[in-house]
Amino acid sequence: MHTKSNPQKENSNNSKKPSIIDVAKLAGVSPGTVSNALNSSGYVKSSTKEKVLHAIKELNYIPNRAGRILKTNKTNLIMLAVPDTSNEIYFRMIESVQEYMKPKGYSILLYYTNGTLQEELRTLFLLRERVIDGLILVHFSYNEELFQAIESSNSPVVLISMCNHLWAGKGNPFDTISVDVHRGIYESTKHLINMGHSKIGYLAGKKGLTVYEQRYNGYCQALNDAGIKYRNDYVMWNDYTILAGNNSSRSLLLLQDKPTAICASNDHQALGSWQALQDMNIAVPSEIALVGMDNIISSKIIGLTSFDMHEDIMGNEAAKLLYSHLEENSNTFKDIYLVPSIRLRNSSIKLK
Amino acid sequence: MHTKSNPQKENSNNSKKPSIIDVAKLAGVSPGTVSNALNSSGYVKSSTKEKVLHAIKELNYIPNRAGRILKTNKTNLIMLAVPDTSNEIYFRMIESVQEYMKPKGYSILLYYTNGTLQEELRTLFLLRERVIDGLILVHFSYNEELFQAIESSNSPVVLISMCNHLWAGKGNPFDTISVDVHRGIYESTKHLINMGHSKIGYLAGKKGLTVYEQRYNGYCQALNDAGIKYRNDYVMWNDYTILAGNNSSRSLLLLQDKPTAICASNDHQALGSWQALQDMNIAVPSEIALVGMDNIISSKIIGLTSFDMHEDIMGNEAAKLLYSHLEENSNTFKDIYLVPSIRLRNSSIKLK
DNA sequence: CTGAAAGCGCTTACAG
DNA sequence: CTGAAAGCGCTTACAG
Repeated sequence: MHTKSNPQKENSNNSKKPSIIDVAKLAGVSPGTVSNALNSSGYVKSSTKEKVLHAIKELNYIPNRAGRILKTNKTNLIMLAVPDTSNEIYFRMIESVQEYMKPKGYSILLYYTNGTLQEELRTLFLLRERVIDGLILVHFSYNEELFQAIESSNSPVVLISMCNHLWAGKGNPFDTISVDVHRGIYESTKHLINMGHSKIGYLAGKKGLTVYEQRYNGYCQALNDAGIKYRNDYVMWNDYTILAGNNSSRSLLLLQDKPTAICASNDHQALGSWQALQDMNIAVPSEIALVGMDNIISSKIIGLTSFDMHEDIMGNEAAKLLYSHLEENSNTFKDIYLVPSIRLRNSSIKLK
Repeated sequence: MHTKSNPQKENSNNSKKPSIIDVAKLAGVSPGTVSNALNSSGYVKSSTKEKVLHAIKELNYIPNRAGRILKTNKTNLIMLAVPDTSNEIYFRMIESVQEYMKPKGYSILLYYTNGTLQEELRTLFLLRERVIDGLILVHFSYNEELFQAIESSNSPVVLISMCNHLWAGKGNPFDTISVDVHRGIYESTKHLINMGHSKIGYLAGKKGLTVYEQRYNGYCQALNDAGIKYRNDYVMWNDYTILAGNNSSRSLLLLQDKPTAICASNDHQALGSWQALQDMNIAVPSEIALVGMDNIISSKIIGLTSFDMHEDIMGNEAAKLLYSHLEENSNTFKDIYLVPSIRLRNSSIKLK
């Protein structure tokens, strides 16, 4: 480690940054004209503009955005708030929001809510402080307080749920985007049934989270529709992590009458399951079939059947909706539903 | 999809947000006193503070941050700019920066540079526009223009390189953090040599990027130090993606005199390689040993030997350094070097 | 086509 | 302990 101090830097703080006034003086025009020249607003004679541009270059002037924001009440910043940082799915969402908004001149403020109501409310506070012009919130909470905070924010909000949206279709003053996870897990379970399985273990995720409760219902319904009896010992509520998936799978595989297939409510659990199966030398899919949900990179690598949640579309649609309120003064609010799409891979397909 | 409009929302825009003046009037005090009460600055009698707090609650007042920023010249925003979005390593960096800065009252503005000079320069522009107070830039470019832009930004910058830093130790007016990838790949190659391999294929990544050139040199040096002859047909320059790793590996495996081990300059390439080996039914590590670099989740899952780049430490140190300039007026600049740590797994360990 | 002036919403010495 | 006033750096009608 190398340490040094730099006297030059200290001194250079003395020379204050030039303001629009300095530019105006040097160019021999008024600050208003400098502003117009910079923003191509109003009329500016091209020779005047030249002079201004020269002065700007000379002073190495860059406008201070705070001045503009105060006057225009526009920050050109939007916030994308996601529950956590350990899930690829959010990164692809971030990417597509970024892709849409950047060319429109917006920057993205990123925020992690940890999935807590308190932090979710905090994002709405930042909105009201006018740190940002709009908010895309991937939320876990369904809480009256959150609802109120959104309503009273009086600014564009897009609410994204990684589940079936409980607040959709109720005429809310905000947009919602959601994904039909109930159907996703229903399809997932049904796929295993179609492959001839009737003993299907289920890695349910974390109890109490809407996101996982809905998925669980999909599993139950698929069994029910196929006339397969629900078995309590096949359902593992634990956590949505790789480790939890690993542990829960080991428990399932130690059962006297063990399942022939495992349906996981997300890919991380499925990956943990896959690891456990490798460790125990159990062949996939011939001995145990395996299906996940989220379609993350690791799943592609190991050939795990999974479900594309269309998080890229979610991000893109969210950005579009937000933009429509930001710039096009739309006061129409939409509820967008997406359906997960199965990505068939070797982990679940019966070998002939 | 459900569409609706909400007349209430339209109207509510009429009632402008309350300003500090409105609060002052209602509380019967001056705006300055409201400000002091809010920020616990100066002296405010507790009964006065009470009155102010009441008025704030009544009006549902939240201060507009632009006013404060303009006056204080402080945004409490920092930017973290990373090259791309498809690499987990940056997410863990984001996370640790977030973890450090959030409790200090800073928010993180995220930016993707795409690894281009143009976008890297853009981040410095935002710094000079005073959209942010400081910048952590994970850069690819080593360019005089970039260097100048940092120097003239006159604001705290921490430069992170995912390679051996070319600008470290030169008394620059900014901090640098870098990782000794040369040594990393040297160790990686040497590890394979120690395992008895002398025919070692190399997935080199993208030609022309400093990040990969340095790694390549590490490979060459390890061979050289062990007295193993360098073979041009064992070195695959391609891209740093999974797909590229897959394709290049297939080429290597089609060679007449094919390698017994593959060293990849990053994990994505190694994953592609692993896939190819699976497809071709080649056993790992007994037929081909495999080592990657980055230690991403997928590598842990499939048991790929890799290198921890300490990106969490990088993020944490970067945040600390930035903070020291932001709040503690440090004018000492540091260069921090990290060394990748090997994570031994089954893919490279000789079975007995 | 250009300039003078007001004002966006805060904070901060300063006087009392 | 509190208020009046200046000012941060812009933009925006408005007058000419």
